[in-house]
Amino acid sequence: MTATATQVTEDIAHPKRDQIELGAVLHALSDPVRLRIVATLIADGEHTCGGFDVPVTKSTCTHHFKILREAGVIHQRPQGTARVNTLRRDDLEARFPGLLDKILQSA
Amino acid sequence: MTATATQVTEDIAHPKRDQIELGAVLHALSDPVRLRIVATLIADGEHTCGGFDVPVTKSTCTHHFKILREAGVIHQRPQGTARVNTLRRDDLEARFPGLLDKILQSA
DNA sequence: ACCATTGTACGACGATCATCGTACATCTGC
DNA sequence: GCAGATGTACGATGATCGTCGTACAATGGT
Repeated sequence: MTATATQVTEDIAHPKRDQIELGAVLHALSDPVRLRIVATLIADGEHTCGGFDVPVTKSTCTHHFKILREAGVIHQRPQGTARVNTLRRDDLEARFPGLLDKILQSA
Repeated sequence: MTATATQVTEDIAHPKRDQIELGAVLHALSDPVRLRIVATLIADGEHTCGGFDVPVTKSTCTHHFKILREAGVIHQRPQGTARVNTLRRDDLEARFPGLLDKILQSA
């Protein structure tokens, strides 16, 4: 198909803090690929999607980033053709104090 | 079919402590029914399978208890036709210190 | 304007999940 | 021995999941 309209790339939808649900967070972090992504963000602060050492293809990565974003675990902002991922540490800490640290310690 | 052998009911297989995996625990607790079961065990100590107030049928309950047991979150011992469920608190604390408490605080 | 890079949408596939009803085994009280 | 209680195995269903390949859009460098 050909392009018909300019995509507004800075509007990546994220759930608000009070929309972040425990079940979705636990589900998001129960997958080894997503847990590795989150552990890398803890260590490095931020990464673009292509900057992770994960054993799956690009399209599967996109799938995993979508789940992490929709669960409210990560924040994504566009930077050229890339998307910069960061952990929503403050939001997660406010919602579930200490939980993320405990999960990462257990990993 | 008719009964052909006496079932050995005390041998309910549970994973050993070092076989308990973080991903399986997080997955087990990402479901609202299972989270409610675990929260009830925290509060009451132990319950038989039928002693939980959950919005699903008996066979679905059996399915959920199976997932919790196989993830190493609960221990089940037979008592007549019933099974008494308890949290494997010590095992989970040894494996993932503080994690269960944080999850339950967040629930 | 072209090219490379980045990431996504879409559709497909096989596996897993959560649900349920049914039939049955086991245990215990009577 | 029978009845009731408890819980499971089995099979079924529809939904979700994690995987991938392909085609494409958007961006920025040249």
